[in-house]
Amino acid sequence: MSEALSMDGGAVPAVPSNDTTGKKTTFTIGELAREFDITLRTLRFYEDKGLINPKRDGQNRLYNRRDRARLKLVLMGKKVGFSLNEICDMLDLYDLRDGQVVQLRVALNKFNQQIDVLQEQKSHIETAIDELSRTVEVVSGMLKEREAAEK
Amino acid sequence: MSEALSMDGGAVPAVPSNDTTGKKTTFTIGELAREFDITLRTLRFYEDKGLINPKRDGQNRLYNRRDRARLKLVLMGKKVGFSLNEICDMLDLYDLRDGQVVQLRVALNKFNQQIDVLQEQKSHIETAIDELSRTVEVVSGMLKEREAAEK
DNA sequence: CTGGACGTTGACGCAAACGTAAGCTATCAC
DNA sequence: GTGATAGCTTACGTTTGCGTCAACGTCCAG
Repeated sequence: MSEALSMDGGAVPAVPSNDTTGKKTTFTIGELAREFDITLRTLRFYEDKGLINPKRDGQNRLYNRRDRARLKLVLMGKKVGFSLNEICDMLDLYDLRDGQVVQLRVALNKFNQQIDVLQEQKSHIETAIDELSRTVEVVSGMLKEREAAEK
Repeated sequence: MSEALSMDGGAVPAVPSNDTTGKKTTFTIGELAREFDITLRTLRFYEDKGLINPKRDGQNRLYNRRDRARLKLVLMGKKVGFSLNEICDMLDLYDLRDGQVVQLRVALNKFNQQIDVLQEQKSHIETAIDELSRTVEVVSGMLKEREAAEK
C-alpha cells in the first residue's frame, strides 16, 4: 500500500518507459484489466460502486492516470482485507483534500484498526491450525492401531 | 477437534454431574442452542443440510447424545475453517463405519489439506499486516510533517 | 462484406449461513 | 381465560464480489 500512496506521485525516479505504463496518460478498460489481471466486469463493477469514475470516449470508458492510481489503491485495499465499501469510504476521504491532517488521522485509525482485525484473524487461524494438528496426531495414532490390528 | 473425536466417548473420566450436560441423554433445541450459543435457526438449518437428524417428540425436535456430538463436530469443523458442505461429507464418511481405515485416511488427508489452506491464509494475512504496518509508518511520517508545517 | 476484437448496458445467478418475519400450536402457571 | 414460553413450518431477505449470459454497436483487416 505504501507505494500506492504516491497516488500518481510527482517526482518518481525516472521510470524507464519500457511498457505501456511508462508515459501513457489514458487507458482502455482492456488495458487496465490486463495490467492488473482483473476482468472487465470487475472494472465496471468498481465503477458501479463509485470506486472509479472514468471519462467516456463516446461510449467507451477512458481511464486516466488518476483512475489507474485509484484502482491500484482499491486492489491494495482488498489485498489487506478491506471491503469495497470501506475502500470506497477511504477513497472518498482521500478526495476531500481539505483538512489533510484530519483525513490522514482517520486513515491512520482505519489502518491500525484493520491491523488489529488481521491480527485477530491470524490468531484464530493459528489456534485452528493447532487444533487440526492435534487432531491429525490423534487420527494418525488411531490409524496405526487399526493397521496393526488389521489381520 | 481432538476432544470431539471421542464422538460420545465410552469411558469418560467421571464427569461430575453439575449441569444438564452430566447425565442427560436427550435435549431440546433450546437447550442445545443455549449450550453452544447458537440460534434455533442455526440448528434447524443444520438439520436441513443433513448435518444433524434429531428424532421427533410429536412435532418437537429431540436430540440425543449422538446428535449433540455431531453438532460439536460441526462447530469444531467450522472453527477450523471447513465449510458446512465439507463437514457434511466428513460426517457422512464417519457414518459409513465399515472400512474404518479408509475413512480415517480420507479424514487425515482432509485435515492435512486444510492445514495447508490455513497456513496459506496465515501467510497472506501476515503480508497484509506487514504492508499495512509499513503504510502506517508512512502515514505517520506524513502526519508529523503536516502537523509541524501547520502554523 | 464478413468475421474478429473490443466495447457497451442490463439483468439474473450464485455461494454461505443464517436472519427475520408471518402465522400457528402446545403447554404451563396463575 | 390469559399471557408467557417454547416450538413449529414456510419462505423471502441479506451480504459480498463478481460470473455469466443476452443482445447489440463499432471499427479494422482481408
